[in-house]
Amino acid sequence: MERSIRSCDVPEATIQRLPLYLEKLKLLQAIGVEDVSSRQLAESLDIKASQLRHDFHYFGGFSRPGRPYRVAVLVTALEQIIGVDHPVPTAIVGAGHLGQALANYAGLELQGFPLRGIFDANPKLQGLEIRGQAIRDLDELEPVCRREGIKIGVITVPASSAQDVATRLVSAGVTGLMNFAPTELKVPDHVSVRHERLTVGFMALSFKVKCGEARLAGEEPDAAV
Amino acid sequence: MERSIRSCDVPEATIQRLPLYLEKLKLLQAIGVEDVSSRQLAESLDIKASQLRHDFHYFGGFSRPGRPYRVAVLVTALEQIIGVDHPVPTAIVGAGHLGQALANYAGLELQGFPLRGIFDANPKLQGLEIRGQAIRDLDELEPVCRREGIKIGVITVPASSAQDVATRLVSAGVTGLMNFAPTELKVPDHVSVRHERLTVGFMALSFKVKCGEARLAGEEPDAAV
DNA sequence: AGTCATCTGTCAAACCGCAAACAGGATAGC
DNA sequence: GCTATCCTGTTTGCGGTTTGACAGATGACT
Repeated sequence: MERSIRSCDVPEATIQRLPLYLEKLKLLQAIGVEDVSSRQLAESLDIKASQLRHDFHYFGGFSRPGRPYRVAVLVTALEQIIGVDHPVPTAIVGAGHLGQALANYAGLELQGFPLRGIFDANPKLQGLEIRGQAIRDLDELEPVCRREGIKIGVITVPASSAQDVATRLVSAGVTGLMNFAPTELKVPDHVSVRHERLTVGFMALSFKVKCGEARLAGEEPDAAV
Repeated sequence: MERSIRSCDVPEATIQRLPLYLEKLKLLQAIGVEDVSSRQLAESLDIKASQLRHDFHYFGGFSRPGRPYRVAVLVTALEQIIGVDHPVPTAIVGAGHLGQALANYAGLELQGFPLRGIFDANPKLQGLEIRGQAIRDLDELEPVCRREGIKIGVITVPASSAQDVATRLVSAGVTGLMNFAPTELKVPDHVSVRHERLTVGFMALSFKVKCGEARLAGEEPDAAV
């Protein structure tokens, strides 16, 4: 008899999987699937069914023993758990190539993260419109964030100004930061930061590629040390 | 007495950290630092020193007991371990907003992933140049990949064509795929795939933000179920 | 009705990764 | 030379995550 949503104290690993579940379930819902078993859902995501049930177990029962899950029920519940049952106003700071690409990415709004502000210090970019949002000067950062109730700030500025931007966003009431700059950020405890590192992904991939080559070639890679 | 590079069978968690070490070490090298202790390096990355030494231990000794690490030694060793001691030719398939943003990202080339091909099915984009690379038609995918020896393919096409692109890249000899499309990819065993999910990151962040709000407000979020 | 197959919720064991502790080497200062 | 300090390489214990197993419930089929 848990509370309806005992959200916190859920393992990090489970949190990471919740979005995957929601994504796949929305897809199933879109093509008209009404019921889905833990086995079916897990296999389509390449994980074990027991793990999926274990994850769901943190939030109480989504079904009854003997009955498969109802897709609609899961979608609604997961949206609420994740917090995208209501729109989460989001702002992007730094309108370079990456910032513009993210701003243009329609998926974000569809998944519940409407873009309510784009900022850049470069005057040449200011005024340019992306998906109905004009790029604003950095001076407007705090007032706009407060007015729009921005909850998540996306940092796509150079590493040198990332900490400054982060501090200003936090001071304007933003409690979630998505950091694309290659720098650690110091923020208060109540703020969550997620560091998205492109080059880390590429290098991890490179490692595995090299590893695969070595394994294929008789595990004698270069020998030139 | 390990082999010089017992690269494979390294835990996934360690692999993920190797790029962070390299990134920070390059930074130190750039500002003229020659020696660094495990404690210093670890603290700047917000991890424990014992973990850093533990990670390095998989690859044999980078120093001797009593002596701190030499930055230059570590950089060279890590570059070789990760596989970026030689350039890793990379191609981008899908020149939409995200594809173009990645193509424009100078960091990739700097980190050892020179862009040797951009492809898109849309004729209107073909011929457009990005950082010296003209966007090519998809028909040229296989020949260019073979000619340039592409090792890593970046998939930034819609989900509907991601699997097709992946199959074609693999058939052209690519053994590492960076997938930005929201779809699982089926590939042979010798190919490594890394799934970069933007919305997953946003949702994980949303969860924590909501969690923080609830905790702050007396853990009674909405109650409207 | 009865049997069988399927499914969820739940628990316990195996597994893995992290962090602290330890042993031994190197250097600086006295 | 000796001591104190700092450092790495290595091992050990602990906590979290994953995996497999089981009990109870449901519906389909005979």
